[in-house]
Amino acid sequence: MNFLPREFYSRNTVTVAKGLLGKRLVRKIGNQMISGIITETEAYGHTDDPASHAFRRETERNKPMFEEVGRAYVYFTYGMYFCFNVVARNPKLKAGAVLIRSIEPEDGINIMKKNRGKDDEKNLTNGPGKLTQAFNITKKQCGVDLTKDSGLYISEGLQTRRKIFATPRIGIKTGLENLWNFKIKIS
DNA sequence: CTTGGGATGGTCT
DNA sequence: GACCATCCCAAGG
Repeated sequence: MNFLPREFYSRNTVTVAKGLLGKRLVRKIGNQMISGIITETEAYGHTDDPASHAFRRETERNKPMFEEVGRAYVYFTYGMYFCFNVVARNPKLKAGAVLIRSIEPEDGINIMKKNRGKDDEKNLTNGPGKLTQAFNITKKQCGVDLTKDSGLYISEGLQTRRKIFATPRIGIKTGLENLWNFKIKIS
């Protein structure tokens, strides 16, 4: 298993966003298992980050960003999709989370296709709304503890280190000066 | 390959 | 009533 421990998430959100690249996201439903390697993440802060849900104040939706690190923050967006985040922040701060934007599929590819209702392997998990579909992650998983087997967890992944590419985050209009989108290439 | 518009509904003002 | 941390498909080069 090799779950990433709570302390992993108790660091600067940007550090955790980079650290999650190459780690493994695992989903277990009954006797079915889905997994993949995280290849793209984004960091979202608090009052320092106008692009963050937590920028203005704590609300019903963004509440998980203020709660225990190492848990899931799942929100519904664009009327159709869910986005999966991992709560992470330096203990001195009040809110923060890492959006998982892209994954390289490993196990359960056929289940992912079924969950997505599409066969195209190149488009199973290469976007935040796609990977939640493929992994069957919904609002029900919001608040789930990712440091143990709660049906959804994160474990160690790649052993070799990759070059990290940093760019502005996708789909936002403010905070573009922060290069908080991180990617690795995997082959 | 790139561009543009539609789907769709919760959240916040 | 506007705004989305999106995706898909069709049309145009």
